[in-house]
Amino acid sequence: MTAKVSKVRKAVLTMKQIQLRCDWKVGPFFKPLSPEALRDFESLESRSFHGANVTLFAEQQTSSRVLVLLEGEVRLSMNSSEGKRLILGVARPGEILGLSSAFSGCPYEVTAETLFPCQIASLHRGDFLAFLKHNPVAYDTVALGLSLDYKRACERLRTLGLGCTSHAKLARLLLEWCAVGKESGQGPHFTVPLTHREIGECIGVSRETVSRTLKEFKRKRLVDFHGSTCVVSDHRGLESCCLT
Amino acid sequence: MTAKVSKVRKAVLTMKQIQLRCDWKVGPFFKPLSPEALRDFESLESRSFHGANVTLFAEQQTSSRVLVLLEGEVRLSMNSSEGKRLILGVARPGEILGLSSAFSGCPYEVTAETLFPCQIASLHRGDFLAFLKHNPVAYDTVALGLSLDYKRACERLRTLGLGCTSHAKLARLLLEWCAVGKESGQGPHFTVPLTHREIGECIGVSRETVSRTLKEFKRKRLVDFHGSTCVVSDHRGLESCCLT
DNA sequence: CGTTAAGTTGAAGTGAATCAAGTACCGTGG
DNA sequence: CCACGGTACTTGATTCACTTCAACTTAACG
Repeated sequence: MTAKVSKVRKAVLTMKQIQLRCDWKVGPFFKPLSPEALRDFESLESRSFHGANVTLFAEQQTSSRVLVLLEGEVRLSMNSSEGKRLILGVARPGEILGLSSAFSGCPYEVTAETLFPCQIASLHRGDFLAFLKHNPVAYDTVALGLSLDYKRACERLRTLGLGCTSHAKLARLLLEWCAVGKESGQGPHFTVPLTHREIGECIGVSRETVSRTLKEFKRKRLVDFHGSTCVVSDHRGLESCCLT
Repeated sequence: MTAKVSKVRKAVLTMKQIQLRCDWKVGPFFKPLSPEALRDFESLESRSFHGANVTLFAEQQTSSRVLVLLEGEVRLSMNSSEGKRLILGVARPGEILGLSSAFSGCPYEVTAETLFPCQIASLHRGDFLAFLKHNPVAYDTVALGLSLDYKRACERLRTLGLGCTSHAKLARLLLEWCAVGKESGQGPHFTVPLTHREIGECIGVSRETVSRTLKEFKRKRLVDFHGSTCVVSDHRGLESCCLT
């Protein structure tokens, strides 16, 4: 089972485009806005399209813009000077990027790179803050977005800091992904848009260890892979791996 | 050099009490509030005092309250079922605890325990959200607080996920603490209100490794300890440890 | 002054990284 | 159609940093 990720990364696009091009305004950020607020927003935003594997912004850069992801997927990661990488997660349409830095004025905490081609609406930091001042309704969504960023960071901290073995860490990660996946006949499933190397970079283990551990999980009939789709056959069993 | 932490944990209190009892309202949360807003807040809050080593709230609990730390210090940590602990940091007076959960409605992400005796103002989650609605000025402070929580989590993620060796991780942690410390004659210094075990729990290494690594740092004249005060004598040298 | 918690130091054991040598798969172009 | 290069994945052998265990010293506090 070699994950045909690069193939998938291209194929998925067309579907997503069809699915999202028309209804991005119903996302959590835009939904509560009044028509006037929406017009206000549109007058400030600038729209852009990007291909796959483009860096939108990098950690340490001073924050100048807030991005709203309308279409596509964006990988959020941290990079060390020696080339090591820690992947925090993948942002989906509707998410706001660079929120934390917009408020704190600090440089971006993470690096954002497009995984698939993306459509993005971006605002200058100052415009964004001014927009919020005029439309306090949006504060709630923004605070919620910030909470979720924090929550995800905590989730990752828990896997990295409390999972003693690599088995435990991988099991936790799979369960985390499983929680946002869908239910099917044989159990919950989800698609992993990441290679083994990238999975390893989510939990701080090597590519080889991911391969070996995944093999063992499959041997124990805890999970099963069909292409890049992962089916969790034994949720309970996977949970018990976390406690090791 | 055994850190006389428990002694310090009591001694510091009186100083802090004198220092903060009178002027807690100038903290970042209260400063921008109008007198009316302040009265509004005071009508909603309930004040409480706690001794050392009291659990204010625990992760997984459903969020019911937002706490404003007026006096004392609070340890924020995550705990695994097997008794392993990951310390995220120490909250200082003026900080708001439980913000993220208040917005998301999710259970608390972390456990908060008093390190020193504390004075705390707390609001029901609903009251807090209503207060914000009526006083949008406070949103900025709250968003900033949330940003800083996120930033700290990211900082910790960087040490845990990108620091390969225990030396690198400890060096990063010391530099992190150093950044919020004060300047003195021989270099920047700060006090560590944590034991070796707790320091280890910040970066996911064992007590013994902290002891050994600190010893080596002292041998290399990178840092120096006087009681529980740490002086960073060679900031550059410590930085170069992070790159290993 | 005895008890308890924290810190030190050495020796042994181990999980996972690293190294190395493969195989499988995809896209490209002859 | 098949040879080609590139990337991802697989799998075994070796190595090493850190944990664990154990014995000990030091400090704190009633």
